[in-house]
Amino acid sequence: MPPPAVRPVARRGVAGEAADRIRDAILAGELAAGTALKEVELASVLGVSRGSVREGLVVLESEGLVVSEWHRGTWVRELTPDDVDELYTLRTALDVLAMRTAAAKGSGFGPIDEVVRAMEHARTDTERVALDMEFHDAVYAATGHRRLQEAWRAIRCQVHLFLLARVADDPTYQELVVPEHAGLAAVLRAGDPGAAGCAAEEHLRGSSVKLVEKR
Amino acid sequence: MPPPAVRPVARRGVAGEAADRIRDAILAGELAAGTALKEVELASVLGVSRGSVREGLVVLESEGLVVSEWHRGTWVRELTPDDVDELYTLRTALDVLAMRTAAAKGSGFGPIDEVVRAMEHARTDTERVALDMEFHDAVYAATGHRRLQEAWRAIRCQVHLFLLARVADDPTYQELVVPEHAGLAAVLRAGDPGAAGCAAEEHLRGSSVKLVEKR
DNA sequence: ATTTGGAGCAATGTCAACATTCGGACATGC
DNA sequence: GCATGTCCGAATGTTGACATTGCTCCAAAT
Repeated sequence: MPPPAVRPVARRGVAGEAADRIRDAILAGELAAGTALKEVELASVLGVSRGSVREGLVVLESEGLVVSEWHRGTWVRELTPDDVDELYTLRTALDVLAMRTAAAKGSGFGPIDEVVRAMEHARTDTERVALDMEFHDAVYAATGHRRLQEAWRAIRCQVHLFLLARVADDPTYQELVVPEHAGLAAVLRAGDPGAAGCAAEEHLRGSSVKLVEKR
Repeated sequence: MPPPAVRPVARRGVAGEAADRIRDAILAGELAAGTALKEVELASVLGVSRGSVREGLVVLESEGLVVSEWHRGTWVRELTPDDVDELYTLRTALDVLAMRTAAAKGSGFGPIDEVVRAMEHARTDTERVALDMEFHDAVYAATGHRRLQEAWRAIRCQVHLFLLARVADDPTYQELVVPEHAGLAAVLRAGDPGAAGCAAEEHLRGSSVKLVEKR
């Protein structure tokens, strides 16, 4: 059966909103890696109390976008080469499971195709990277596997950040985004879990070779 | 080089302590699934403020031990059969990566063997399950892969809870814990990542067949 | 010269009071 | 009888003030 026509409203508090604003600022490059995030300052800028900022920072920490130490503070995370290795190995394991599960399920591919179509019309690398992320979001959503989506959420923003930094003005990426992801979507529709898993591995091995090792 | 002789002290606040107490109570069965966790009540019992309890509950939610809805409250999570499926599929993906990575690394196996030795002397199922968890903790620790450990942390307590419920007084488990884990430790030392990954899959397939499907 | 101890400041950790939201009970209208 | 509207108690969401901790600078001792 199709999902219900009206979805439950998103009931969120000030803390979630604060997390969104800070996350956007980081992904937009306005808060560079290593920047200290002082609670009083953020509270003042965002116009909310320090308690809400604290709560929002906890969320961002769970997404790996910031790191914090007891009684010392919170900073925008800096990604070392080791971090990138960790991200790609873990992400591969998750993506393989996601592609296999989605292919086995065999439905809910509509949003995935929509993202691919939007990709074809993207003009900037920033847009392309954002849609790249949304493509994989859609794959994870198609699995219906909540804990898998949660595990992806925990590294998603870090992957996003890394892609933004590495992909900047790389013509190879611009050429390959659409065909690569269109290929993944096609394998999904074919409905062969094994093939879908292999496609995920190759997709990531490709990005790894072309992006990581060129640094 | 070996890890430094003196480790940095664990500097934690009241919130972390509160999370520990509540987690222990849930894993000890004192707080049944579905129980409402009222902030004022917990704050009173624990002797801390509501703010700290709130912060602790966020941690427990990130571990999947409790669920909370906006302006409604927080409850001890109830695990449905679908939840168990999710836990086992995701855990398999993580364990395979962990065993492969640890085998490839080829060091840091000391703590793993220690857990196996402790397992041989365990008297109750509760102890055995706790050591089962610690065994896998040790494997994840041996990988040195922080994000993989973090992903495991996010489902660890749920797996613990499930095992406690299903394993209770099951003679099969009691017989198999030690040989199964000793086998995993041996494969690790062999140093073949591929074999280690397969061993992880079989280890979990075994538990799945023997524990999940008997319900 | 190096190190040790303390004072001051800045930032985070904790708390208790106020504001908001929710769910249910009851009354009202059709 | 069913749906809608309103009130109330209870719980969570939010806030600002107070307590605690860590860093830095500087002086004094070895």
